[in-house]
Amino acid sequence: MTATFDPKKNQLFAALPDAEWRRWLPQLEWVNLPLGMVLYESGITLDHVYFPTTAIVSLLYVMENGASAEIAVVGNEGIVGVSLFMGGESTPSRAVVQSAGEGFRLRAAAIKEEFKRAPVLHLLLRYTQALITQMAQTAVCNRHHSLDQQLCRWLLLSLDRLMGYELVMTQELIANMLGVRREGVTEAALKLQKAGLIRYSRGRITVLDRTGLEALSCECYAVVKNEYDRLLPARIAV
Amino acid sequence: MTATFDPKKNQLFAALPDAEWRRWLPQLEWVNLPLGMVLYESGITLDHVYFPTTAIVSLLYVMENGASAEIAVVGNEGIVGVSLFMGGESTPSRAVVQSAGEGFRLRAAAIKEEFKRAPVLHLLLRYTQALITQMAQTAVCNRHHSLDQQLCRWLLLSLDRLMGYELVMTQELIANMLGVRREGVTEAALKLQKAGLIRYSRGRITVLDRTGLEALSCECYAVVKNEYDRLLPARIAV
DNA sequence: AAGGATATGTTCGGTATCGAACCATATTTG
DNA sequence: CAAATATGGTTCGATACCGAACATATCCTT
Repeated sequence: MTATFDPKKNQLFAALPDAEWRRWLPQLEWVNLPLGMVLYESGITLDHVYFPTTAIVSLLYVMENGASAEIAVVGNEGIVGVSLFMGGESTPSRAVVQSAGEGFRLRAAAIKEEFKRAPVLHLLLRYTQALITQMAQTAVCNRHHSLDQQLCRWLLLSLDRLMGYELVMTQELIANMLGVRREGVTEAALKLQKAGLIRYSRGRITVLDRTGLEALSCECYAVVKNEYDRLLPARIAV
Repeated sequence: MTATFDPKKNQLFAALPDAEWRRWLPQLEWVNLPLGMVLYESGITLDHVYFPTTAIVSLLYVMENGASAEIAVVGNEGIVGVSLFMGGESTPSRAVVQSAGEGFRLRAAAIKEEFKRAPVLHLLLRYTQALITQMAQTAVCNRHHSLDQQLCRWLLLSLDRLMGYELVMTQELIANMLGVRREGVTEAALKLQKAGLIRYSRGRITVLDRTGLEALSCECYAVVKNEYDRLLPARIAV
């Protein structure tokens, strides 16, 4: 059980030099991140940044009419709440736990303090640039690619942020993330299942053939993955 | 003529404290930015950052099959090449001049040097966060809104980055930016013209009724504009 | 003035996704 | 155990956008 309390499961923590790390550790607060928990709300000033270890968090924009679209996904490779050190304190998006798990958090004042130190700054900005790429590619994918392709991309991005080959996630939830109808996800998922790439039932999806998914996915997945690998070389290869 | 050489037409320069500004000025190089000029290419290490004054630059992703989609637009409110100080040195996107004009540029080494100084850092990061919002909203818009709405948003965003109410831009070019067919832009533009909101002919678009455009646009325009205003309060109100 | 190039308008059939309604099964709750 | 709920599957017509082909109009060059 104590292993789950290891902050270094977050790859940014893992990449910190030892001296830096010792300064951070006492300020970290362990947090449980149950499905659906809202880490921050559109326009609200954040008071913590979150470092997921086993959870996945979706950054999504919720429209006036209630429809939503995911603009990025954050797992143990990253941070939820970059606007705190970017200087804006808030953003128009909402952060929701998409896959239950755990993580750590740091008070706003503490992260801002840390940010002023050059070595850490460098790391955090490189991560933020990777996040920017993910958002940009989400825009492209939404414009040009089929729902089938987008589902593959989404599954792969989620998989990269978890260990193992199973995700706990209903089709309804996926539809919210992708900003499409649930029925559309059902049809796309059926195709993948019939092709033997995944198996699923009532909120549990098992990926059987990762390579097959990558082949069916659009280029967007690879672009994002390559950029994360390039910008954050110390991260655990997936 | 000398007025066009005023770097302070770029709002980030304008927002600099005088002491900072005096250090920057001698390093700035004036550049002409003709339509179609490529400021940087996907994956290529940048050697300058650009500060448009009268030009508009599109950040777009070009897919393997050649199709493209704009992920953000940068005018005199911002910077082209944030990856230089974010630490990545390059990005998967391409920067192309969308509306001819002028600007200034700074060598990579110089911007990195400046970035280490705290006051400037703050400004640049706040701008970058605004840019992130624009990208995120582009993703949302691509997912949820009609071509008509997107055209309105695009016209308004471009207008905000120019003076006056005219843009020099063919429908073909707009189609490339939005990642749709030229015919689709023609139909949408016709509707706007028939509604008396714009008038155009062979690459010149005149906006007749800005408020009308805002009414027809989706919420995405307002979200982006509000966020720029919030994060960069010193910028010229439009 | 003629001819070519550029920009815009129109049409038609095809397709992916939508919106809505409904059903079937599995799981949870009382 | 029965009822309620959650999840996934199916169908149908509507629609927005695509791909392609072609027509028209304006500007530029010579």
